[in-house]
Amino acid sequence: MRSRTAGPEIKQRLIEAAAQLLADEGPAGLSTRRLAAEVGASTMAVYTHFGGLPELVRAVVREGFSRLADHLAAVPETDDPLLDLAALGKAYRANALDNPHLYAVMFGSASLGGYRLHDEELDEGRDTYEVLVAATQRTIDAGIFRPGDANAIAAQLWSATHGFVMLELAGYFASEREPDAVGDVLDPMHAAIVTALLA
Amino acid sequence: MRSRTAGPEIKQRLIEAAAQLLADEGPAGLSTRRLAAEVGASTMAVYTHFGGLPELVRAVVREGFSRLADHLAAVPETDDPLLDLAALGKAYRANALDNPHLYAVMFGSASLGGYRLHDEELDEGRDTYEVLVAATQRTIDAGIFRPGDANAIAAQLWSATHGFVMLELAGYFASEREPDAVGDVLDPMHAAIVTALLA
DNA sequence: GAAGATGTATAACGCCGTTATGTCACGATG
DNA sequence: CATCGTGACATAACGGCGTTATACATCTTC
Repeated sequence: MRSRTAGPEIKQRLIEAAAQLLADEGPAGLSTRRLAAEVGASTMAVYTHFGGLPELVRAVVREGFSRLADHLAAVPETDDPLLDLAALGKAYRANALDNPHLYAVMFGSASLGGYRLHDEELDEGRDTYEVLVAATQRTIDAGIFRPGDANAIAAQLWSATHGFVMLELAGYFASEREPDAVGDVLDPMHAAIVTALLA
Repeated sequence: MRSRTAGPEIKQRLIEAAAQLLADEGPAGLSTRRLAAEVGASTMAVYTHFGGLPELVRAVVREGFSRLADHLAAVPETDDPLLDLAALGKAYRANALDNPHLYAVMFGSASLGGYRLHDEELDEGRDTYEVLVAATQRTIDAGIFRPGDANAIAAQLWSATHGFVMLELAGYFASEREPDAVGDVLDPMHAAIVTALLA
């Protein structure tokens, strides 16, 4: 067992190299030949281990959701669920800003290598956002939010934050006309949605 | 002047063919060779008239923003600015749902043919959203919203609606757990933001 | 009519994803 | 221990891509 042991690890190395390539050079830099050179193998590695480039990208997306879930799970749970919700939003934005290309692929705005979102990834995304649903439920249980569908409420918060981050990444808030997008747009928007839900 | 007269019109025909191809087959279906076959010319047409595929895509994006601006401008201006704002949101969503691929290219950091958003397109997008700013300003002037920065308020509404539409297009609200995404998510979210701004 | 400019088609270059083919190391089987 | 089958591997090829070089046809201008 010499190069045999490399078997299990080369799959992960391909995923990591793809994520790195995506982060460094964007979607255009990701190719089977480039990946093969990066991990010191032939392009066949992509096909034996994944079946094709789209499947590899799918694995990268799942890795991205996993990373996002870790970021959100790392947000400490305090005795003020409202502050926790705000912290989750900040963590969500920070993660997106740290991995802009991956974020774009995860949410389908980039069509990388014929890749399209599958139910599997959608479930993964939904699972990730269960953290947000849980925090919302806690806020309801604490009597801060009036009783309601935590799922729908979380979807509101997710939509608003997601939309802001997407526009921010696209560059729409980079103008000199918007010196403080977070303070003037994101925070008030979040506060408005939260306020409307108070008991 | 026989095929010469086709000169001025072939540029527009290329843009329209590209938009159609994008709508029909998605980003993967857009190629210089495919376009050339579609309009009955060689691939060189793309280069003589645009300089390359990215520039052609940019023209398509500008067309998309123009189409969006038309949709928004078509929303009638009533004596209730609040209803107008809601109608603008509906028009925005309807336009995105009608042209999902184009919408993704317009707002995504999508990697279509190496295309990246330029300041020019950002300005075009900002111009389009001036319609939303104007409606917001009218609401303030009518004494319905308390005085404030119409730009920042419009950005909130835009972010929220945009985020919802993006997640909807990605398929996150297609689950059986979300039977009425618009009624449970979009409308309450919009109402919350609006309510927080009332005088 | 000659000269330059402009749009075009053809063909080629270097990429790309993917696949067919042959090879070689390994685990299982006798 | 010998054999076989399996699976990962490298190589090479195929078709398609964006792009560019080149040559040709046409229009404009003098």
